[in-house]
Amino acid sequence: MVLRQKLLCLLRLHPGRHLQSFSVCTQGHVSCIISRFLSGSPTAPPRPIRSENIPLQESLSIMGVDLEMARQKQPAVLRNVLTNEHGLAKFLSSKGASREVIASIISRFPRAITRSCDHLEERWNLWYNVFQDNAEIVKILDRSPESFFRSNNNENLRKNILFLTGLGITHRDLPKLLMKAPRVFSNSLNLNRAMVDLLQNVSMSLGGTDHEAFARAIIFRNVYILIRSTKRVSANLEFLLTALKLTNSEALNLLQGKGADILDLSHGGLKRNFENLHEKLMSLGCSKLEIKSLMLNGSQLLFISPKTLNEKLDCLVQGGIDIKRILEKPKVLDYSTATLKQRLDDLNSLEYDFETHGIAILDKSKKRFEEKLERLQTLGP
DNA sequence: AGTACCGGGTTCTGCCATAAGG
DNA sequence: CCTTATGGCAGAACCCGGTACT
Repeated sequence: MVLRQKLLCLLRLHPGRHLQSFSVCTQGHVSCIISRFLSGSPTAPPRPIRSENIPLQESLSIMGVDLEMARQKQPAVLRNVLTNEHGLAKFLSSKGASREVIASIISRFPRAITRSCDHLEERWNLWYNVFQDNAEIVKILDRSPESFFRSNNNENLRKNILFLTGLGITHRDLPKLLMKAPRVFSNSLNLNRAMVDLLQNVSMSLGGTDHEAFARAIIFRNVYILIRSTKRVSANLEFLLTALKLTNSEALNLLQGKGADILDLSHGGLKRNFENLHEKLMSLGCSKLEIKSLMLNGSQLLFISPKTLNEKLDCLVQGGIDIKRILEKPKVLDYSTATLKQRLDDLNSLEYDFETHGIAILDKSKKRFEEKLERLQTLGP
């Protein structure tokens, strides 16, 4: 392989250096040397070759990159002739990323090695302006390399940040948004704008007064909204409005409040959960009105899968709880079936009267529940 | 002292399809 | 044709405790 020969030739020109030393050398010399060599060489191929770049592979291998994984994810990157893996490694290392983290980042998102040092510097600074904390950024990159590296459009990133702050998302809230949903940074400005437009239009059609504040409230309560498709969000909105027959003000309140994250559910999932909940409650003798009020107050219920939800309801009903008590205190459905079952057993053994006292006792932290249980045991029911 | 109300924390990436660009 | 950039999707609860009120 021609490239291999070139590399070996280079190594001969630098007799003090051998491959082993590169694994600890994060100076980017190898690719810089190769790049310089290739660009200055009259024999450099005019266009990228089709086969994999062997020296690149060796160099990645030495850095601890999982080549098999990289090949599977982005095979084209391994055919690249001009790459910046050492520049990248040096850069990330200077920001506090360990060798393992760097290798893992490249393994999972190989295209990272095609970003230039200038690009990296600029992009990092844009992120840094938001977080003011290199370690935090490293953590996000380790969690989701793709979020940082998928786009090389720094201008778009700059515009996104301006757009979000212009929306009234404060400098205090922006880090939270981007820490949790870093992909928002890499969305095109138009995509983010489209979602905000959608939300503002919803506010408008529901007769809201401050459309910008409405959009902001939803984004703040549901930081993932901007990485959803407008298709999904509008389908869910439409479904909720018609399925629950919400009035305008009910809808505005629900969406800006507890219901903001319902919009996240996959459309099929929302329908499935809703329909199951509806059917189950009807079979337990609830009226449509009761069901609606339940969903407005305890909208988290729509996140629970049919299987889990039915188990919980069955568990409560079999434990002697009247469905009306559950409607009064839907928050008990937040707790796992196992916890509910345990608590019901504990309370039933003390002959606790749920009809008189309600079921609020089930909705307590472990510590508070145990304290309460102890009191009941000493005082008697 | 005990309870009700309420909001917060956790973490949501990694893969695929397609458009865009060269 | 190739690679890269971008959009979009699936998956699916549980628990804690501050604070105001009684």
